[in-house]
Amino acid sequence: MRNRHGKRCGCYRERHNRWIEPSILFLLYEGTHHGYDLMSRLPDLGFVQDPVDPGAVYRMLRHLEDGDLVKSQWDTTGSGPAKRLYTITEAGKEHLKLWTDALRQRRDSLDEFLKRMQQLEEK
Amino acid sequence: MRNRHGKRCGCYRERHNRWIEPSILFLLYEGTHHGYDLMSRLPDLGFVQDPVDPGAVYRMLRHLEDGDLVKSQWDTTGSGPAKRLYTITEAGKEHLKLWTDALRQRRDSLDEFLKRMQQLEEK
DNA sequence: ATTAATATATGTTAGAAACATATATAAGTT
DNA sequence: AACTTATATATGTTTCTAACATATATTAAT
Repeated sequence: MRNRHGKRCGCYRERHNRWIEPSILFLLYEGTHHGYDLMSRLPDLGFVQDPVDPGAVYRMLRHLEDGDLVKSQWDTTGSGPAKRLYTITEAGKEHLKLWTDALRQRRDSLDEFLKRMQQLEEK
Repeated sequence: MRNRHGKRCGCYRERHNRWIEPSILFLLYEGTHHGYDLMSRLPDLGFVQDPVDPGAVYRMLRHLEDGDLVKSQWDTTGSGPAKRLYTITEAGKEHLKLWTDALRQRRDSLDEFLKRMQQLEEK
């Protein structure tokens, strides 16, 4: 949707706030993955628009590694080009826990908002 | 939290995506308000950090008016400086409905994520 | 007279998402 | 052998949103 000045509104285009960070941490909590692999798994997590922007994934992985929340090592075995295998660290697991708490709050306030909206509609 | 390069992470600092738009539309759906009044009611909606940034509120009101989702008129009656009274339009109501659907989806995917997280923790 | 509360508004910076493109290896196809 | 597609990682640029800062005017309270 655009307003009358032609400016994009974006309004009801659904988008989670910083979804990619908890999503990647979650997938790495489940097991070791490399970036390209994460890209294919992210849409399955419900959080994301398809197709996934590779730039977002690789940059987030770098960011997480800078913060010692994940670590990586090159994997030259197997077929295809070399992959960088990522593993979550202890700090990363704690961080995911913080994220989870935040997302729980987020869900609760959404719930509250939706309830109030429904009450209003019923009048 | 900052990473080792001193860059702000922001990571688990909870924040809703574009919360202010549906929140304001919701409050105006309930009844007519002016900006300063909305500012005081927003924290109550759970969506927001306190205190509210006036800039965000007044700019969003302008934006909504540009898109004909709300309309305003000056109110010089009553005490204090003149207020601009905002009313939601029919288009605004429809728009709020779209937002509500989006927020419902948002809540559902959060629910799904939290469930999967819990399952993983129980192992 | 001075300060605080009410009310609206704009400027500027920083952060995040979206969009675009670059590069390299390997596997499959004709 | 040449060409195309899939795998894999990476960076550059633009747009959008949030955060932070400041300006201005009116009225109420001390």
